[in-house]
Amino acid sequence: MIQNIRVAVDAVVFGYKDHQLNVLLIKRKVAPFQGSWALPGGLVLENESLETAVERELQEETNVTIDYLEQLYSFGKPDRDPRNRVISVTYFALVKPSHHEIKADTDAQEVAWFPIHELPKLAFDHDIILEKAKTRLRNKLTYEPIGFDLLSTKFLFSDLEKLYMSILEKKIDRRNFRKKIMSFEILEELDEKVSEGRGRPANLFKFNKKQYFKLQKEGFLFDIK
Amino acid sequence: MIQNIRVAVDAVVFGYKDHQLNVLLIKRKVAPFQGSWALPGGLVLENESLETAVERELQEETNVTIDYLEQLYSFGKPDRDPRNRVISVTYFALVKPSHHEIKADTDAQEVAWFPIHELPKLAFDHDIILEKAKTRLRNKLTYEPIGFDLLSTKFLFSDLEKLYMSILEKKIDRRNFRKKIMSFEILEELDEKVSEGRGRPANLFKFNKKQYFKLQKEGFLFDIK
DNA sequence: ACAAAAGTGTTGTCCGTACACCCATGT
DNA sequence: ACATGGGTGTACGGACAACACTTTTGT
Repeated sequence: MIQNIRVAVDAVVFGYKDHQLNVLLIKRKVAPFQGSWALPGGLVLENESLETAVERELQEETNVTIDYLEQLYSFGKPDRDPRNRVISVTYFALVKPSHHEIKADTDAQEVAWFPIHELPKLAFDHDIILEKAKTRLRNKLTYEPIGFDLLSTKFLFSDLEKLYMSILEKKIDRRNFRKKIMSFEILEELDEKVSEGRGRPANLFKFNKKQYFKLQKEGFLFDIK
Repeated sequence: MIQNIRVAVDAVVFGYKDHQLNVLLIKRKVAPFQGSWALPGGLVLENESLETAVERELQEETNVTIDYLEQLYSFGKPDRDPRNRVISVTYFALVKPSHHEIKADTDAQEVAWFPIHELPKLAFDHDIILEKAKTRLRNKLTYEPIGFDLLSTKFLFSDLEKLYMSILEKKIDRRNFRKKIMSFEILEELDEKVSEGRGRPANLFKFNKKQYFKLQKEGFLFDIK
């Protein structure tokens, strides 16, 4: 008895946009679930690694290249795809939306960013996958500085704060948060101010990755409650 | 072009035995890596879930039934198996060694518990898988009470302490550790004492799972440094 | 002048950590 | 009586949480 199981990859791509957490979805061009929104992904080719497969599919379907990628979970219920048995190895990805122009192609009829609180019903078991990714994001945010992979290179402190509140779904004390982040000394304050229409203009910041790696090596722990 | 990829499951089974952390391994009966020690596992059947496949393989190869099981990671490098392309979905499992009699069968020539610091070179990429499992165990131990899945139902407080020291690879202050664990109120102190040959006899404890679930629902957090 | 967002310090509480002696048993 | 492991309390310091007013701009 020979196995007949296909292997696919799917990616949950997060980006921070319009002061909210967003997810990248494609509209399926083909059956099953034709016309439904779904996570970008597809079958793995014979000789490519799983990571390469994810990057290829994202490039093909959405024109996005990824800043941060890690494996999320593998889904393998025998009936999760109505056609054949398909195991999907899913990935968790972060991008800076302002750095990419999304564009549908191949299997995708359309690509779009969806705010995390305005999601459509997804194809297959993709709702479950997305839920798992949200949990991972929430946890990861507290012990690794991945927030910076979601923002533009230069960002407002208030956006970092909003990002944390949006993902952790709770209010954060502005003073305590700034104090904590600043104490890590991984932010560079730039000599640039930005006025967002009204209110006092705000300073721009940059994440200092080099300094972060240095501190990490010395045994420092990033940790935000 | 049709995909020809096999899907397997492999399990890293941890148990606490002889005051040390141990791993369950099998000696391979067949090529490749015939005679090498390896993680228990095998190909997924057409209509079983991944979890079922793990449980079946463990039952068949080692005669162990699992107390705690969770997915670890999926390994998919094109050349990780010299025969065909095989994706392995790996699992992380915990058992109470004293509750099971291990016994080799089917693909296994032999089964044995190996202390974590006396491991042989493993077949395939199983060394890497094991490394990943150790990291997971270390992390998980600090924020979930999984230690109790490794010990017997009734255990000595000192064994819990040794287990933590053995897995976290550091000294733990006896008084502070006991204070912390006790403050959670998830241990039941039994009216039984055990003498280990010499020294003052020690009290036996039981993990109160019901109480743990109750506290967890109320938003309490298990957290050990 | 007012509305809107940015920026900034102090204080109390709680938790983690460091640390040393007595107890109950076996030999 | 001595060796061995079991069991227990206190005091200090650092980190977290709570909390409100001033500054700079646009309209």
